[in-house]
Amino acid sequence: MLATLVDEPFHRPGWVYEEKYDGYRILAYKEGREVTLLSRNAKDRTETFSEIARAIATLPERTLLLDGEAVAFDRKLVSRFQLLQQGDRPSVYAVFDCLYRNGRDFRNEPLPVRRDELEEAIGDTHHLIPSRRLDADGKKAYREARKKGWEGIVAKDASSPYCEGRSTKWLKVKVHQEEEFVVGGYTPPAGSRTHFGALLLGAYRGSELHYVGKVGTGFPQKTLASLYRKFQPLAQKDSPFVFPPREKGATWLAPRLVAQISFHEWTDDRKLRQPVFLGLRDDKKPRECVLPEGK
DNA sequence: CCCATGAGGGCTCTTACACT
DNA sequence: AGTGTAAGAGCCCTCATGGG
Repeated sequence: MLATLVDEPFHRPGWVYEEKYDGYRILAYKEGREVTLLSRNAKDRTETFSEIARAIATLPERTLLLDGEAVAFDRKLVSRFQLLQQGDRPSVYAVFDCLYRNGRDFRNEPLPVRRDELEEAIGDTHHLIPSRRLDADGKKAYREARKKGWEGIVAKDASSPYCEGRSTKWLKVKVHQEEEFVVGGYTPPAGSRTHFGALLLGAYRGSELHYVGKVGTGFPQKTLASLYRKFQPLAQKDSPFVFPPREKGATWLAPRLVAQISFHEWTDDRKLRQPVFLGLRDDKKPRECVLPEGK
């Protein structure tokens, strides 16, 4: 059962909200002592997540079919895909559904029944946790996810059975998006800030570079310095943007550098909301940074 | 080592003010 | 009257720092 992506957080009576984890979607089958972990495209991941497989093998259930996400947490208990790939942290199975247990099929039961089954089944071990339930108000749940830095939330119609494939009974809302943008200039630093204040970002529509907002956070001290060095040979007199923003003291740059930016959403007037600088990318050409459809 | 705090920065909304 | 500009408050995010 796969969730459908929606843009906006919402609240609906009769729905519940859970943390959305950044990891591998995994179905776990248990028959006696035999455990098999399968990915979404049905690849066998039992070896990849052997700690999880062993934890499930020790459960007393004769048969079990669980659905969840294999994850690795950072020190702040935020699940991160990169940590899972590095493999130097313990993997944890965040379980959010139970389809079979001891020979009984629960797929047509509503979510609360399946939830009870899974909580009884997985008990209390390091490698198996029930997925985190959030505030009963969907919008508060979303705010919590955003504050904690989680990937997003999954909203579920509690009355729905477990349906194979993409469903609108499960909806996911992501906390942030990531995109690459062209650096077209920078603003002067204020106070104790060194080198520059914010980067002026743009994206192409056809041959026109359109301004999409500024990013002024996400720079450690040495990144400020190294970016500033890269900027100097690109400085030019005229704005590269078709509609330059009014910025006092801005330095314009030839549109050669591409920055990877995390942001929450597009604003109504086509700017980035809460943009954060993640790094420069040299594997993407400025011309490949195009405005999304409708923006 | 973890956590709270302050500084710098972004966008939004509101308010005050200037200009046409 | 209507439009546009500027400044400040509010909320959120990141990084650096200092104390426990």
